[in-house]
Amino acid sequence: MTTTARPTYHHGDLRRALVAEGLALARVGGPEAVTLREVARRLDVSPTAIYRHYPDRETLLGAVACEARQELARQMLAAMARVEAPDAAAAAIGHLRAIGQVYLDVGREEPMLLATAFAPIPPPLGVADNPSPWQVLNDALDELVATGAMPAQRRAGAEIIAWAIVHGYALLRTNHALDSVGGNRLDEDDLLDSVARALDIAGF
Amino acid sequence: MTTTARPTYHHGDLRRALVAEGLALARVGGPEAVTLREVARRLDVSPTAIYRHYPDRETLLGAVACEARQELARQMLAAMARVEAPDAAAAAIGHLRAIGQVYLDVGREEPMLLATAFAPIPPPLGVADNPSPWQVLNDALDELVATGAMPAQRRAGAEIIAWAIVHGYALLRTNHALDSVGGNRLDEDDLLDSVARALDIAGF
DNA sequence: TGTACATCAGTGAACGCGCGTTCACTGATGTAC
DNA sequence: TGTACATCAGTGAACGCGCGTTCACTGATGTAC
Repeated sequence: MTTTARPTYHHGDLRRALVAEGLALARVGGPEAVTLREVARRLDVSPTAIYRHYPDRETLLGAVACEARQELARQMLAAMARVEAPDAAAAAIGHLRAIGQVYLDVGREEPMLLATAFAPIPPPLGVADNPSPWQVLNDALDELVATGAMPAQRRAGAEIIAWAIVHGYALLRTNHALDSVGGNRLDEDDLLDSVARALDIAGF
Repeated sequence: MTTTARPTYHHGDLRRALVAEGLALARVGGPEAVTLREVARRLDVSPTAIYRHYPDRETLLGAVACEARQELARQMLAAMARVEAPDAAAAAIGHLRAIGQVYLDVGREEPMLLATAFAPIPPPLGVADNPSPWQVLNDALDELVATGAMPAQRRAGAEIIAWAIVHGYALLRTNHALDSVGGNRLDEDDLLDSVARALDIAGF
C-alpha cells in the first residue's frame, strides 16, 4: 500500500498501518525518526489523516514503542520454546539465557528497535504490553527459584539486576562506548555468565 | 556574562564559555537541548559567532559530551579519595563501590548529564577525556586484583560488566522502566552487591 | 429494495516555529617598522 | 612611542528546511425507514 495507489478513498486499516510504518521508521532511526509527516508520506496519506486515529505525535509514538516491546517479548518466547534440557533446573537456566541472548541479539542487529522500546515515552512500560518482556523475564526467574536453580532470597529485584546488565551492555555497545576501551574483550556468553553469577544461579 | 552586557566587543573566552553553557543546557534537556541558537542566546552572542570556534553543531556537542565525562570522572576520584578502610583489599572494594555509587547518584540527580556523556556522538568515549571515567574504573579493578580482593581470571572484561550493570540500571530508572514493575524493590546497595557478586569479589 | 441523511475518514492549504548554516560586513586587537 | 595595516572575533539579515498542528472542506460508508 506504500507505492501502489489506494483503490478507495478510505485506507481500510490506517490505525494499524500507522503503528506498523512508525515501527519501521523507528527500526532505522529510533524514536526521533517517527515523524507524522514521514509516516503519512510513506502510507500515501495526508498528514492530517493521522489525527483521525491519534490525538498527537506522542500518542502514536507510545503505540509504536509498545509494539516494539511486544515484538521483543515474542522473540523471547520463541527462543525459550526452542530450549532443550535434561531436567527442569537446566531448562530454567536455559530459558533465562535464551531471554538474555535475544536481548543482546536485538541490541546488536536492531539497536534502534531497542532504543525505541525503552525510550522515555508514555505509556510506561508494561501497561499495555502483551506479551510483555518484563513478564517473560519474571516468569523465567520464578521458574529458576521453583526448580531450585536459584536461591529464593535472590529473587527480589533479580529481574532488575538481570535486565540492567544486558540493557547496559547493549546500550554501551550501540553508543560505541566499548570501541575505544580495548575493543570487545568480553563476549556475549561471558556477559550472560556474569548475570548468572550476580543472581547466584547454580553452577556459575 | 549571561545577563550583563559585555564590556568589550570581543567576548574574551567564548570557546570555553560555549562548552560550559552547552553543558548547562545538556544537564537539563540532554544532548537534544544543545542547540547553537540557544547557546548563543544565553551567552548574548550572535549564533554566527560560534562558527569562529566550532565548525558545526556536532563538534560542539562532542566537546560538551567530553566535558560531561570528565566531570563524572572527577566526581568519582573525589569519592574514592574519601574512602577509609582498614587494609588495602577493603580499600579497593570501597573504591569500586564509591565509583558505582557516584554513577548511580549522577544518574538519579542529573540523568540528562549521564545521557549526554554517553550519547552516540563523536569523538568516541575516552579519546580526549582527562580524567576518563573508564580509566578510573579500570584502575580500581586493577587495584582489586592486586590486593587479592578479586580473582585475576575475572579481570578481563570486568570493567564492561561493572559498567553495564550501573549504566543499565541508571538508564532504566531514568526512562521510568522500573516504575511499572512493582516499584523499586531493589535499592542501590543491593545493585552494587550484585556487581561484586558478578565479579567474584571476596565477601559477596 | 431504494432512498435520505448522519457519520466517518479522508484531503489540501496554510500557520508559526526553531533550527543549522551562509553571506557580506565591521569593530577590536596586535604586530612590524 | 606612534602609526599602518593585517588579522582576528564578532554582527545582523537572510536562506531553506521539516516539523506538528489547525482549519474548512469533501468523498465514502452505513443505517433507518
